[in-house]
Amino acid sequence: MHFQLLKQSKKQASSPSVSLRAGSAERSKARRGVLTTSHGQIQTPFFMPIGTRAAVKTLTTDEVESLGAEIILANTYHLYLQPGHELVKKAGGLHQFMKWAGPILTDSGGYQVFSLAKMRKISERGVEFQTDEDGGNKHLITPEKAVEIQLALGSDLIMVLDECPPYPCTKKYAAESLEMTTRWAKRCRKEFKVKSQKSKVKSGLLGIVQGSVYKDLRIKSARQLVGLDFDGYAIGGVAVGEPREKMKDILKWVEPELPKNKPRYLMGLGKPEEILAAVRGGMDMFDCVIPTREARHGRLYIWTKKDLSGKFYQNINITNSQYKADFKPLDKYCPCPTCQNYTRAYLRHLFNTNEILGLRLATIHNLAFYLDLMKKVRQGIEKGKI
RNA sequence: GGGUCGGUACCGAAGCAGUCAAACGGGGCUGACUGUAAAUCAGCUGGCUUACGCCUUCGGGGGUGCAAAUCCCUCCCGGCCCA
Repeated sequence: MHFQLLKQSKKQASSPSVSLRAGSAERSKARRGVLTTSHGQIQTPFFMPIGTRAAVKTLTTDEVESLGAEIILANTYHLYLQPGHELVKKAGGLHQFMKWAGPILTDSGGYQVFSLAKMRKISERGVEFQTDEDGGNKHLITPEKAVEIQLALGSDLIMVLDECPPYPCTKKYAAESLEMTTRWAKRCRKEFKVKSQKSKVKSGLLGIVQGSVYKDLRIKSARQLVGLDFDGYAIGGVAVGEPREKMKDILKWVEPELPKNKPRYLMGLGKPEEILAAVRGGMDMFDCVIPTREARHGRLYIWTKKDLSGKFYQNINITNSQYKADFKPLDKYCPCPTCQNYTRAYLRHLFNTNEILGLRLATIHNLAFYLDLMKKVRQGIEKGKI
C-alpha cells in the first residue's frame, strides 16, 4: 500500500465559496492524493460504499463500480460469523468471492461489538461476545484474531481492533479505553508484520485514534499511534451521539498530530456537509451507511445546484404525498440511471407498494450522489476552491 | 315467507351499560437513521384546540335509565340455513 499527495494548487488558503459557516472561514487543510493498493489506485479524498456482508445492499459490484466507487468497505465481524473467513479464503479471497476487483477496506469489528452484540465482555485479551446470528455461540476476537481474519479475507486496508467508547463516557473510562486500544494496536501491528509476509495482497494497516471528546486524550492517542508507525490513521469514536461541535473539535485536535504523508480516515462519516468539513479539516477517507440505508428508507439526496457552495443539496422523503403525481426526474442534475429513466412519482409508487426495485433505484441514486459529491470535492481541491 | 347471525372510525376487527373518541391489524400521513442486526424504528391517524377541554360518532328512528357502541322496540341493509 502506498499513499502519495498530489501537488496542491497555489491558491490554497481559505475558500469563501465553500465556507460552511459564515465567519469561520478557516484555512483549508484539504488534500488531493492517490492511494495505491494491490487492487488498484484510489483518488483521495474518497467515499467507501459499505458492503458489510460482502454485498453493497441491493446492488451488484458492476453497478457499484459504474457509479464511480473505487473502493468498498466490508466487515470483519460479519464475515467472520458468516460465512466464516476460512470459507472466504477458500473461495479465493473476498475480492473473488464477491466479484469486486478494486480495493477493499475491512473494518475490524470493534464497532460492531460496541453497537450490536447481545452480550459482550471487553478485556485486555480482546472482546468476548455472543450473538443470536449463530445461535448464541461464544466468540473471542483478540487483536491478533482480527488481523488474521482480515488477512484471510484478503483485505487491502486492514483496521486494528479498537474499543469504540460510547458517548457520553467519563474521562476515566475514555482514558483507560484509549490505552487499551493502543496496546491492542501494538499487538495488531506485531501480528500483521508476521502474518502479512505470506499473503499475496500487500495490505496496509491503519491505527484508530480514540479518546472520546477529551482533548488531551485525543492528542495522546494520536501520538501513541503515530509512534507505532501505521500505514494510515483513522479517527474513531465520532458520530456516536456527541454534539456536532465536538466532532469538529476532535478533528482540529487530532489532525495536526497525524503525519502528512499517510492517509487519514474519519470513520463512519457522514452527512454531505460533515464530509465536506472533514475534507477541509484534512481527512482523506470516509465511509457511512447513510446513503445506502437511507435510500432503503426512502430518504434521497438531491442536488439543488451544481457546485458545492451554500446549501447545495436537499434530503427528501420520496414517500411523501407531495410526490404522488410528480413526474419530474428525481434529481435534475444527476446523471445516474435512476434519474435518467424514472420519475419521482414512480419511485414513490415503488416504495408505497413495497417493490424491491424501489430500494435498488434509490440506492443507486444516493450512492451516485455521494460519489459525485466526492468527485466535486476532488475537483474543488484541485482548483483550490476547497 | 320462516329461522338465524351480523351491521363499530379509510378497510378488517375487538368492545357488549359508566374507567369509550372506542383495543388491535392493515392502510394513510410525518419523522428518524452517521466504522449497516433490522426493505428497520418512532409518532400521528373523528372535529376544533398548543394544552386543559369542548363538540359530533359505533346502520336509521324511537325508548329505558343518573349514564347506552353496549339493554328494549321498530325500520333499513347484508351473510347463511329452511321453505
